[in-house]
Formats: sequence, structure tokens, C-alpha cells
Amino acid sequence: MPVARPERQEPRVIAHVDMDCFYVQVEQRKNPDLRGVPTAVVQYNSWKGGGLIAVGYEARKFGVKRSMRGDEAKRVCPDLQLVQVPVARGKADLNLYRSAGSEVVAILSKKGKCERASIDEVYLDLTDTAKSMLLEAPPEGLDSIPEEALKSHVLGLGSDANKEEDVRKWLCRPDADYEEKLLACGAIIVAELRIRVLHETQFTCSAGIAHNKMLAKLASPMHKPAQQTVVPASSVPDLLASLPVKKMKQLGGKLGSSLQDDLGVNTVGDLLKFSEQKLQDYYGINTGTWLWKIARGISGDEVEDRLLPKSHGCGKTFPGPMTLKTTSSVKHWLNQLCEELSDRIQSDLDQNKRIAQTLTLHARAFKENDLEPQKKFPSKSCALRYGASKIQEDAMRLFESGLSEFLNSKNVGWGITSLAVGASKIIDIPNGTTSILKYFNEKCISSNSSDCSDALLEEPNHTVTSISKRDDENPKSRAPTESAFHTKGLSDKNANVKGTILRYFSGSSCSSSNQSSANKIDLEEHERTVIASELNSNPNPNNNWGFNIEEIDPSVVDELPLEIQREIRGWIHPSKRINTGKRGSTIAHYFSPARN
DNA sequence: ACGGGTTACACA
DNA sequence: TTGTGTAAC
Repeated sequence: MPVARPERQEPRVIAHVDMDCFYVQVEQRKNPDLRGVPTAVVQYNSWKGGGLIAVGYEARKFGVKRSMRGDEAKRVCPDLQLVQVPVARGKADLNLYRSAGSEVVAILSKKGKCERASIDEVYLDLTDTAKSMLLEAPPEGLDSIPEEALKSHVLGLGSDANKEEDVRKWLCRPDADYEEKLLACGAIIVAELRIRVLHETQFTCSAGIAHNKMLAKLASPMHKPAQQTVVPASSVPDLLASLPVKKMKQLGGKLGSSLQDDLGVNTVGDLLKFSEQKLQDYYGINTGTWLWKIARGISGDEVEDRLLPKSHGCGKTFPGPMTLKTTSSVKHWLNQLCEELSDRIQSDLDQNKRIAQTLTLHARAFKENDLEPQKKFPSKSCALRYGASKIQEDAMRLFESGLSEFLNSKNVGWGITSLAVGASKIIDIPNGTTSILKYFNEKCISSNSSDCSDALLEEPNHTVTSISKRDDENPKSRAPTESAFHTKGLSDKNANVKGTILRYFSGSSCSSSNQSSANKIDLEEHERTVIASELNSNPNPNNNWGFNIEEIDPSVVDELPLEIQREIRGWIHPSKRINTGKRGSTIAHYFSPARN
């Protein structure tokens, strides 16, 4: 349920930018033959022609709609071009659209605070940019207003005869309020941004410009495609008065239905009749206040400064005859999903230096003779370890745990109709994070100076520093280099040392739950993950690096520098390792920074 | 046999 | 906190 946020007192300029039938545009850019012709994007062609997920504007004229089947759409529009979503590992692969969305974000984020709201939508907070413009180049002093800005639709600006001239007058009105002048600047800035997006990506978009996110979002689809709509504060009461509640974001589902059915509220204007107290009585304190405010066009939600998604997920449904009925088929599909997830979080790490900390598994299931069909398959999560095979292994364990809970030790047939895995709790790697590998290569690998996965290939450049940050300034705590091992006659064992250390540090073992946190080695979770990622970038480290990662020889620990030895011994030793079977009983789990 | 596949968020 | 439900595109 929605919640009201505290509002700023100063007026803001907020834009919501929405790509027009985005997937279709992406496909039309890829194949220009599709330009100007009725086009739709479908996934999975084999059953009834696939499901439509995006419909171009030419096709909409024929009555083609989302959530039609391909066959159906072809009936109403025989010339319709149906493009299939790429398939990888047996499932829809949306990466083409994700990266196209990133192109757009990269452009839009240059003009102000930018929040990626979805694969094809962003919010912009243009307040500061608009303020500067008003000071340095106010519209009323401008010789020419950009053509695209003149094409704006300004709510409450009656006529449509001399539209562009009226809009120009509105944008340049010398007697307007400060907040309306800011909004006019916002409209010009957004027009320029949209033109820039078109030039640099070939994509058109529509936008709403208003004083808050809710109104901007409401306005962006009002004139599509490739147009923008401005919402002056003065237009808001009339706008909302006749607006069906279901049109408001957050009221499109059950809450909106409840307003209609339980309170007889059909338009946002109808909401004005209810006191805040009354709405709170019905919907609780938070949602009640939220409703009271949105009825008046008030929304304090801030535009967050975030260009990247907060989580990654991938899933697939297995309807009807495709239902998964064996653990082996589940394992197969989980493996596919986990491979994709692994690729995506690895790219995120490589490109954005971000690490996902939690792995989650979702499924939908039924029992054959279900007396309680409402029982759902429980979601399960655990600490996320990098590397496709580790993710696969963990996801399968989560599934089995969920399945036994779901079946409740009853011996009945079951079926899985959907599977999904997700990676969440994504954090930035702090600047200066270094890899344990520096101990052996004298190559200081730092997240702010190079790609984590490529770091090994770099020339030596920095001096070796200590493993623990608190000793960074202390020359005596520097670790020995590879040559130091050589001089001690350790070269033949070095391989195993590496394997041992890396294995532990990458968090790929299990620990007992009573492992004391006093023994925690001074390595942050994300540092361990970087290392794990480095290991995983070498599928067969034995060939590439000259050591066997699977071989653990406790005796080599004797030969390590004392401080390392102490930490490793105090941390965990193979002989001490106990697999409790408890979910999430990994080293990563118990030593993650969050649970000190 | 389902709009599918993703995201984000509030609540308990 | 983990897990659940709602909502959006």
C-alpha cells in the first residue's frame, strides 16, 4: 500500500519521460525495414503466435492490442509484422532492450537528477537546472524557443487554434508566478533532451512536466507518441476532478477498486469529500494520508539519484503441459535461469562495480490432489556467491528446501508452473577495494582503477599493501610477493597456497553456525566477492594460473606469513568445517558485514 | 494454457 | 530480517 512522503516547501520541476512502444522502436532501429509499418513484438511464437508485449502506433490503428496473441493480432491486422523477442537458454532474453534503455538513461541523466523507473521510463528532477536557466537565460528573453518546446501541450491552456503561438506566450509569460516560470524552463529543457535522445538513439519518447512525480507520471502518456505535456499547478484541480481513480498510479489495482466499490469514489475529485481521518479509518494511517494528499495533487516522493536497477531477476513460466514434474527438469531450468542471472550480475560487477548479496528463489506450484489450493510455494533466499555453478547449486538447494516445506512431508504429485531467481541487496564496491591476489602477484588490483575481472592481466604498478585496511599505512605489514615465496623455497607449493587462500577468501566453503565472529578475518564481503569473481573468470584456473583450486593442503598454511597464518587459522580450518545443512550456512553468510 | 518477465515497494 | 503481497509496464 502506498505511503505519503514529506514534501519540500520549495517548488520542484519534475519530468517523467516514457519511451514510446519501446521494444518496437528497438526492433525498428535494428531492422529499418520495419519503420513506418505496423509492428508488434511477441515472445514465444509457437503457441497461438506468441504473446504481444509491445505494439507500434501504426498497428494500434488496426486495433492491435497488448495482451493479444500473435494469431489474434494477425487477424485484425494481416500486414502486421511480428518480431520475436530474442531467446537465449530457452527463455526470453531482454538484454537488447535493457541496453537500449541504458542508452537513453545516459543521455537524460546529464541534465539533472535522474531515476531509472523501469526499462523504458525515467524521472528527472530538473529543479536546479530550471532555476539556473531562469537566472541566466529566461524564456521571456530568448529570441527563439526550440520548436519541440512549442509543441508542448499545456494543460488548462484552452484554445487549440493558434496552438504554438499560445504555447510560446505561455512559456514566455513575464507575469507568471515563479513556479510557473520554473515549469516553463522545465518544458524547454525536456524538449531539448527529447530531441537529443532522438538524435543520439533514434528513439522517440513522451514526457510529462509537473511539480511532482505523480503529476508528471500522469501527464506523460496524455499525448503520445513523441510529445510532451505540461501540468501547471493551476490546472491540477480541474484535471483531478474528473479523473477516474484507476488512472492514478497505485490505484490501478485492488486499492482503486476498493475506493470505487467500498466508498463510491469514482474520480479523484470524489475523494475530496472524505476527511483525512475517514480515509485513515478505512485504509490505515499511511495510505489514508496518501489518498488525502493525492486527491489534492500533493506528492512528496523525491526523484532518486539512481541510474541502475536495484535488483536483477529472471524467470520463466511453464504453463499447462510444460509444467515441471521432476526435480531433474527443475534443475535443468534453474540452471538456465541461474546462468543468465550470473551473466547479468557479473556484467554489473564488471561495468558498475556493484555486488549483489542475496539470492532469492521463487516458484509457483500445485499439488495433484490439493485440498488447500491456496497454499503457495514459499520464496527462499540465501547469501549470494558469485559464479554460475555456485548460484545453480544454491538455487537448487533453495528449491528443495522450498519444495519440502510446500509438500509438508505429504507424498503427492506436484508440478511447478513458474520458476524465478533474483539477485538483490546490491551494493557499490567501496573505492580502493583490493584483491587478495596482490599477495601473490604484486599487482594491486583496485576497483577504482581497473575492471575487476581483467585486473590480473595488468602490469604490476602499485606496491603491495596489507590485507586489512587498518594496516594500510604500515610498511611492516606488507605481504610478501611471489618472489618472496620463491626465496623461501615455496615455489612448488605456491600453487596450492593460492588455491587454498583463494578458496577460503572467496567464501565458497561452509561454516558452522557457532563460528565466532571474533575470528572474522578483516575482509569485507564485497572483497571476497571480487575474488570469487576473479576465480570464476577462469573456468579452469589450473590451466591458466598454474594451481589447482580444488586441492586444499592445510600444511601450506605453515609457510604463510605469520599474520596471514594467524588470520586463516583463527578463521576456519578444513578440519573444523562443518556443514550444518542449515540454509545459508556459508562463510559468506556468517561473515557478511551486515551481521557482525 | 497463463499477458510473460521484470522491477519496486510496503507490510508483518 | 526474510518472506508475502500489490502494482506497474
